[in-house]
Amino acid sequence: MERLDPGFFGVPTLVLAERLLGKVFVRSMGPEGPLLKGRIVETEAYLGEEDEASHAWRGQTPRNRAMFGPPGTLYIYFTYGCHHMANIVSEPEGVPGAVLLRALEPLEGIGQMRLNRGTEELLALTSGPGKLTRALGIGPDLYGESLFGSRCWIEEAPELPAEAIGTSPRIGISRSTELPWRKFVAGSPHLSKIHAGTRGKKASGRLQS
DNA sequence: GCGATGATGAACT
DNA sequence: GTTCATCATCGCA
Repeated sequence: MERLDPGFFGVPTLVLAERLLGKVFVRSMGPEGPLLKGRIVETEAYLGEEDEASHAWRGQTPRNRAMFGPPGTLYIYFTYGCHHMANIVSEPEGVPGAVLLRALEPLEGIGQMRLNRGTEELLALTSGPGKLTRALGIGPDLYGESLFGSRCWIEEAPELPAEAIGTSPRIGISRSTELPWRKFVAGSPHLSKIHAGTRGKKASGRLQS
């Protein structure tokens, strides 16, 4: 599979949020380490202006400076005392904007992801923004990391048909909650908001009896 | 099965 | 001191 180039990312944030769906996020744990891959099934757009939920809403700060950087870099931040979030910077350099990765479908390196997460449940490995960063070993050291280097990148995948893409308000925010800027692959069992319905059948084999 | 709540750290006012 | 773009666990049904 071919890696996506900078031109793919330097577009309006809402466009990028949709274009990323179906693409494959790849995390390399080093020359000797495993390759961790996941298909992007859920994203959220965070713009600079006119978006009170965005970290860049009030202008640039030391924390959010990556959102103003070149498209195709990672904006990582720590929140709620225990979770890292992974965002992909969009827009031309100098214009703030980023797409939050909310959920992946594990494809490769699943054994390592289970170790990182401390659970066997496949549907719980990367079905949430805090979960996927732990599963892929994404931390502060990747702040500002380019997606065109050797530690992480995104691989091309066939474009999704428009009818496969769902839209809804964003999750877990308290401002600008009416904006429908969450995008997801409709019907995927790996989405983050499956708190309704069969939330994993507690499989017969629980880890560590 | 379900909703409520505590954990826990850093940026920002 | 307050606010979080969250998760896992606890208590109750």
